[in-house]
Amino acid sequence: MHRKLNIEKVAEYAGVSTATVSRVLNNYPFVKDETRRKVLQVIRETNYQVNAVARNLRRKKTHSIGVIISNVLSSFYSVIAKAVEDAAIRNKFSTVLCNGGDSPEKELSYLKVLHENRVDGIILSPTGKNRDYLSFLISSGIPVTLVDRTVKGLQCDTVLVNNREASREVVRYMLRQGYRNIGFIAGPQDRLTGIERLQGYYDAHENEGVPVHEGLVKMGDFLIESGKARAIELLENGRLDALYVSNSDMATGAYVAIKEKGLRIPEDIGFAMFDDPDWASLVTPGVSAVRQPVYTLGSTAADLLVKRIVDSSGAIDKEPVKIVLEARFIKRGSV
Amino acid sequence: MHRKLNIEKVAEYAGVSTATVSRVLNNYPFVKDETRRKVLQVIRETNYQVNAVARNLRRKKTHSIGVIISNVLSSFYSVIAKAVEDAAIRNKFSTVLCNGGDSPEKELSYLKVLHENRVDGIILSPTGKNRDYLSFLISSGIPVTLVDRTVKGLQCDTVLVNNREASREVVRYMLRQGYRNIGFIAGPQDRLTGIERLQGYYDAHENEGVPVHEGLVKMGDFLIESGKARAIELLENGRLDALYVSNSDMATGAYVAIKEKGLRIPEDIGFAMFDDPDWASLVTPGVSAVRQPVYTLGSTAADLLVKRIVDSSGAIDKEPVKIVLEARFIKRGSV
DNA sequence: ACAGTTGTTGAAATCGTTTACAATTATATC
DNA sequence: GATATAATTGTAAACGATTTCAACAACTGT
Repeated sequence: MHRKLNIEKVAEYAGVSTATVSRVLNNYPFVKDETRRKVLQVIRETNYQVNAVARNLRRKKTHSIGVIISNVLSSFYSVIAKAVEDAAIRNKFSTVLCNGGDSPEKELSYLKVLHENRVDGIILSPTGKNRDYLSFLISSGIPVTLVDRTVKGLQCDTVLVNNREASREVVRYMLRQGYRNIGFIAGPQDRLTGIERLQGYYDAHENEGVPVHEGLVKMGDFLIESGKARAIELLENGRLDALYVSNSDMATGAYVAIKEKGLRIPEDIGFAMFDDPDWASLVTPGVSAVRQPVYTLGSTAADLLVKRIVDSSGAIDKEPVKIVLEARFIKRGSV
Repeated sequence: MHRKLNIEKVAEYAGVSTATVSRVLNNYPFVKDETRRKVLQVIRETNYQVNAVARNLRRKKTHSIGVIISNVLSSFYSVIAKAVEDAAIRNKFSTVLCNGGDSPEKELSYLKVLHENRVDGIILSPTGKNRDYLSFLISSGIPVTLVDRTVKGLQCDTVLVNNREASREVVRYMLRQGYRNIGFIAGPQDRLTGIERLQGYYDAHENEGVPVHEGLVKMGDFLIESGKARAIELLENGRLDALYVSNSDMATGAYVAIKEKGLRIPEDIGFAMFDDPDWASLVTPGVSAVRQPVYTLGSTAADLLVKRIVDSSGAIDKEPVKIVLEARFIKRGSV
């Protein structure tokens, strides 16, 4: 149980200076082979590991990026987290993962923690509320990349999915199948994804010249319970002939509501959703769904961020980049 | 774009010494109110954030714990990750999450990274292969807590689920329902969970005095594809009257195989699984399943680890603790 | 033998905090 | 008013690495 094993001890055991040990650690080319061997041997024998804290302090780089997403438990965000981590590793960065939980206060506090820890960059699925602090971070040299959502008026790289277009495609398909009273459970209207998916619903009706009847659109909060509750409300409506739900969690709740009411899909009611969870293809018939390029979302964001981190050392800051990815509508038997 | 804003600048602007600023930052009691106000004002105006890297170096504590799990994408491990993070926050620790991917080499490399970064403790769902390095970490003062699996001969805190007992309960129930040819898709036999769940299958047969017929047990690797493949093999066996799968991913594959073969559950074949994913209760009929106390697994491990970290500062190292949690069998219509 | 390379090393400054210790000032006690 | 005590501050030494700079040795070509 050795206490303090540091570069100085290693240097002492190897009979060299700390500078030389450091050079060996960092593969500096001009070290005599014999010296290098001696040092490496001591390192192996003692199980010495550099103190990255000290190294980061001196280098003023941590080679790490912070990731703030709303919830690792959601499959959407966990895939993003995984994609970012993979991309980070590919670029020899490590990641610090934070669960922002869609709360602006938690988001701000995590931004501060990441700033304190001097991460080299941040990937964020923003609540939209902390523009000032974000803009301060960016201006003080910590690049930020937004995924899946935006912050109004913030100048930074952004990677989004074309929610509006994908949503329009689903509803257009349903309308062309002959459905005329498509209930829609929307997401929160203070979030880009919520707004755009609803907008797509309206777009399709307009394009096809079909009026949207009163009471067919209900507001949810993207969580299971609200999906079930809003679905029950909609199912009261006698003329409802199909239901389209704007994310997978609410769809889970809505699906349960439909089953509990004893309705058959698609005979009694058509069903479709945004997002494509495992169970959508397992139930019979399969549920038609929009599959987002989630992994690509995360890896694109990470690559963008890493590029900016590396470039920023080289001074010139480039214009913010905005990338919009397309989602794919997968037709199954439910509609 | 201010360059270097450090404690020294803050001290200069506030007209005090760095020591005083540090005292304000750390809520040291003996600072004159007026001084404190002045310093806090400068901090607010400049958006100053302590450099945690420097602080950690000086304090020789990072107040962070490393978590190595095999895969954030699996719902099992992502729940553990969330539980650990929640517990960490509760105790004012932060977490560093690593995806070990069940590879011993990756595990070792992450252990080294966490060591380099001087995390105060590590939570690990081990592959079982790096005993020596783990034991070195522990002896050099970094406590380790194992979750869900163990490492033979390693002295450290461990939190497990009673896989064997839960598995036995499932199979006993199936046997008592009258099934006599229960196919079993086992997990890898180099992993505790794989071994114990299989053991429970045998236990139940022995207890009930029912022989296990040749070829009813197939070895899988806990992934979707192998579940489907092994299920197809088993379904060739004419007398198979039920299928019990040892984790949810393989069960997903097996379920698809059953459906594709046109078999009805439970009329043609009984079905049950270890783990309780969302879809188990959504399909009709619902699939009987073992629900593990996953969140508790993670939070217990984290609490244990934090306690040991805090205690270890107080010198005396206590005996390793081993906690075994019970899982619950949820009966639905599939068996 | 000399100057000019090239390869190899070490001494010491530095990164941004915390903290032991000393120094100073304010308050209380007699 | 002198002295003891408590509150408040500053100085400077850590923490453990990297990196600049200079020094030295061993070659090279003349």
